[in-house]
Amino acid sequence: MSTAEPRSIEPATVFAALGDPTRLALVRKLCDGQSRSIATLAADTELTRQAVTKHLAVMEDAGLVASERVGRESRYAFRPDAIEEARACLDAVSRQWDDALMRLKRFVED
Amino acid sequence: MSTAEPRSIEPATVFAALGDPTRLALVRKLCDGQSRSIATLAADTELTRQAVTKHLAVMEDAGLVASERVGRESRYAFRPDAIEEARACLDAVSRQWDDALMRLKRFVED
DNA sequence: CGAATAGGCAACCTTTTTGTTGCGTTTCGA
DNA sequence: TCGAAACGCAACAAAAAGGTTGCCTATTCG
Repeated sequence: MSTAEPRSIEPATVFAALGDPTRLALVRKLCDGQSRSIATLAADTELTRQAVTKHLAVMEDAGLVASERVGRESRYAFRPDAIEEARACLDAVSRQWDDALMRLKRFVED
Repeated sequence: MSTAEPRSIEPATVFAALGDPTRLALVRKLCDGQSRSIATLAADTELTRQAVTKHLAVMEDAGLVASERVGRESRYAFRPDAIEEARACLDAVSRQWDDALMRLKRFVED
């Protein structure tokens, strides 16, 4: 178990979860598909295990990762849905921007 | 003018700037290509002008927008580079994830 | 000119975030 | 069986974020 499940993936929540160097590093590590224990993840940082635990909780709330208790350790695994949600959001922004440029270009060429 | 210029666009900084509902809404509005004054942008929110000013400063630091003083007003315009940087970052994560799935599939089919 | 509009600056305040330490519980393994 | 490893929980503490208010300056326009 853990904190709360990501009811509906809010883009802003996902971005906020990604907006911290430590957490972004964790995502980059975990997206190789291998699940890891908290102690293992904490070993790569300067922080304490508890600090990493909190970061992982934030990430899980955002839907970026999922945790599973196996034996005496909690293993965290990457979850692609939240990232896809964020990508879709950025794509929409880029698309709107490109459309604006297109209209401008057409207007100028007229 | 404003605060600092975004010399190197750090992905985590961009994500952090996008990780607030108010700021994400501002990005979604401004990416239509039209620059707007602070008062205009603040009119669409529940917040005071000063609060919006602070949000815009965070966004400018992250490279999401650029400001220009024209007459008595400060006009803010969308800047696509930061978004592209963020997109590239998410693409890298997705790619790594897809590669992992690919390897797993090949391993299982073997 | 003089009022109204748009902002900048700074002081404050409250809430979150980020991180630590201490301690108790469960699990693994020699 | 017992010590070490891995966690969870809770209590703090410091710092950052998010917002407000007050006041002063610059511009615009009747």
